[in-house]
Amino acid sequence: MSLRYALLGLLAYEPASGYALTKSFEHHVGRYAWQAGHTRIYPELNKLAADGLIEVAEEGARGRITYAITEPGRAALREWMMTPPAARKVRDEDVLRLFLMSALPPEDSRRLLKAIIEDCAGEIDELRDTIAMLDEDCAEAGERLPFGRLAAEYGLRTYETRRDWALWALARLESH
Amino acid sequence: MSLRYALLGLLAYEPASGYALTKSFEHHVGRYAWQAGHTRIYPELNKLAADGLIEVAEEGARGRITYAITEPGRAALREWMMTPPAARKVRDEDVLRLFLMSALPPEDSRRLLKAIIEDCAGEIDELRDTIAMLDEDCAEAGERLPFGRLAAEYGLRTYETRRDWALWALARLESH
DNA sequence: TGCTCACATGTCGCGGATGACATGTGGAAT
DNA sequence: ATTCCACATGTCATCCGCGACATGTGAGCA
Repeated sequence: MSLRYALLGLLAYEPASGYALTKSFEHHVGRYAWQAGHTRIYPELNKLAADGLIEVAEEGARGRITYAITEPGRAALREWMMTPPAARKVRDEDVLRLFLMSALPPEDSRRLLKAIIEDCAGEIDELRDTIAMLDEDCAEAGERLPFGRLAAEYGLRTYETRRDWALWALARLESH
Repeated sequence: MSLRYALLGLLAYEPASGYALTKSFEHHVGRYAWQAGHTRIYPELNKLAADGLIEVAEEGARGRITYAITEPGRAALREWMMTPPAARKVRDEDVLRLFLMSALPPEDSRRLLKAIIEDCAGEIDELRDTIAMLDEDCAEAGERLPFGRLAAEYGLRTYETRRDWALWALARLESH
């Protein structure tokens, strides 16, 4: 059911086509929060439209269909946002690998931790660039919703934390 | 496919029954890394056994079947651990809510951020207790695999980071 | 003018995930 | 002796997710 709300959330930010939404999932949403491919996105958009939570805002070139969120859609999104379930539910392959780390022989653990540290470094650099650009746009355009900014900051802090954890785990392994 | 390796990883730590594994998913694995219910776990265990990656170690009371990982199982797990895919794939409903935060009116955002901060505080307290107990056991038992310790530390740091981010986001909203 | 490639939306089959339903067992307390 | 509840494993229908396959379009470039 979460994909539904992921789409509503993106459309609450601004109207978009299925193609554009797919790109959003590829570039940010799917990397940090909720992955989805176009084969799920298009059917779900049709269902959302059938349910009246979104509507066709424009039909453009190459069959492009731009959707916009409706008032019932905003209400449904708000309802979902404000009532998180008691039980946490996560599926993150990367974190699973971290969790199972000690199943490996120490030498492999070390190699994997070093790879994680490098990977995080790349991610952090990328996010720092993104944030710099967002902040410039903000200063120039004067008015921009902080959607990307909050999310980017969250991503940045998450990867910094993961890198620091890996450094700590590595040190812990060495002092054995 | 990840459930397969989550199970192998847990069984690499120590032999366990499907029931015990289900509890692990409820209590730690499913909350931080990879969720799964018993309806998926039992069939997957049967498949793993059929593939020779695990084996029945003991059949106990009430139909309990205790499984242990085999050498091919360890090899398959190691193979998977050491070759992470290029593309990150995440599904985390909580993080999705953070991502979509700005879709809400500011007043709702504030309420949600405050709820997140409280929720994180509870999680952090719980994890601190867990870690204290793990460290005591270590000192007392002298010898214990660091599986739970690394994972708990990761969880703790993750929730501290999330709390700090929420505090930052709240301050950012106020200064608007 | 023609070519190419990103744009743009879709179906289909298979396997994974989930909630509802089903069934029986043994330890512990009353 | 009985009752209760956690223990323990399973099926089934339905939906979700993913990779493969399908189809057509317009902008830009040579």
